[in-house]
Amino acid sequence: MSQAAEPAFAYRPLYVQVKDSLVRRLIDGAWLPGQLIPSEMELAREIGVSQGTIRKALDAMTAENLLVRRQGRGTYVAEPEESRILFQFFRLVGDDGQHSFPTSRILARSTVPASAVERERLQLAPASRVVRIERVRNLGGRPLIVETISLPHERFSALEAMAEIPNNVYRLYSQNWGVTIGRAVERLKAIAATSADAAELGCMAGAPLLEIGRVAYDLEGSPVELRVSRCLTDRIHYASELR
Amino acid sequence: MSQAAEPAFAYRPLYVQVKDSLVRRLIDGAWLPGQLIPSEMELAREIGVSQGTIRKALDAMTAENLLVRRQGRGTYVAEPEESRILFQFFRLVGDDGQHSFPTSRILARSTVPASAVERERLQLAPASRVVRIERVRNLGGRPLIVETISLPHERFSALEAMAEIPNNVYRLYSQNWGVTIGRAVERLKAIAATSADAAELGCMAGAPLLEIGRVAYDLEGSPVELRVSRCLTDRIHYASELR
DNA sequence: CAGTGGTCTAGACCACGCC
DNA sequence: GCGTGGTCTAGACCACTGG
Repeated sequence: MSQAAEPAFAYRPLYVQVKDSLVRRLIDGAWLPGQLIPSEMELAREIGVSQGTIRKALDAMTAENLLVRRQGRGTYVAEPEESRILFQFFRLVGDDGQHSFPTSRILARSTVPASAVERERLQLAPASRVVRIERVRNLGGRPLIVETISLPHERFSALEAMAEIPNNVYRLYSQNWGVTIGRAVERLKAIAATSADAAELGCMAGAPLLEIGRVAYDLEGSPVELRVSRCLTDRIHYASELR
Repeated sequence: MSQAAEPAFAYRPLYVQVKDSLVRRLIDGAWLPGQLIPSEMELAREIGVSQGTIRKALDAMTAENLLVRRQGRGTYVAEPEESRILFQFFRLVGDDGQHSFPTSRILARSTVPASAVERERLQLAPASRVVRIERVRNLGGRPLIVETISLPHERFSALEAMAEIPNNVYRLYSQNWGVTIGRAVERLKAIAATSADAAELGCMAGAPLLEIGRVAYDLEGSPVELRVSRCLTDRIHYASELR
């Protein structure tokens, strides 16, 4: 690992360089989800830096939920597992504090030219196509969410031939295409239910719904998925913590 | 600083003990917002631990936005300053990406018995009273938010006699009562505008509004303020990042 | 018991801000 | 040039896990 003097504008701490090289192993699939990675001492020897520098890189990756460290056992690559996704990417919580994973029923699946919004938020070229999945999600036995997921057709064309779309799509992305979602950005608005929304959710047309527009990014920072969820928030809410 | 062996259930790393003792200085007002605190070496000598341990404590506090570190200059106590609050506690952003601080117009101020919701979320005793402030907030020149702030009367009774309520109330809490907001939790729902909301915001009654219920906590973890904001989200949205 | 990550220390050097 | 925080190293010991 180069430690030579470099121009100030290109200066990156050694531990950041180490971290990037380790993230690269995740991107390239050299380290797979659930796998035990080498110990700090082994990595230090292999890369040629001190154990402390390796530690700082691993700590940073752990803070980004890419790794899981277990004292006495070792460091593991994080998995897109149900309970972790629930905690990390699903912010809808019952007003009574109940926090549970929704079930899904697929309404439709289609491959269509990307809309202007899809092109903009997924950074797609003008003539691109997307795979769209529409589903209704139940929480506590009641349909509370109607959701449209848009994926670049180019990257996910195999979706068209797939018999069944599982509930946990992030695990699907990971298992079928080696795509790990590292980060997502959400935009929340209050909107009025359309009559289609109302029919699925069993509410009045025009009822206020919470609309969550999410763009999910892979480890390289490229947008992977656009998801628009419309939620009935009579008995649930979106929880956000500010620090 | 005790380093003696203690029962496993009470084990706290040294740097956490150091951090807690430094946070105590903030709570007690020994270190005031904006102040330059002693250097790492000085603190290390004073407390009797190594510089590395001090660093880990200071880094943790910096990560919680309690301190600001500036290379070459020193470490400062964070201030409830406009631009920082904007970034940390205000998540409403224009759909065009514009991010600006709202102005406020006070509608009413009253001291009343706490409602059930106020008692629950502010952890108040049954017969407690609260000071309520109602205001309308403008963003980009248009009234977009109606807001009710509830504060425990016991702690903030001086508010009743105050001639003017400033726009940045967190700075007010800091300057007048030495209360620093360290953390806040928000619950978002979509609701229908009441006719009172509609009159203030210039929308139709029944229009969908984003309701943000926030509880803000001080450095000791006690709830300080309950704030309910109802927002028109035609041209703005609430931004949330998931990592 | 051996091996892992977690904490703590001590000292060196680097990048930055200010005089 | 000096003092600050930021990085890097090396080594010691502690706490946890599993055989």
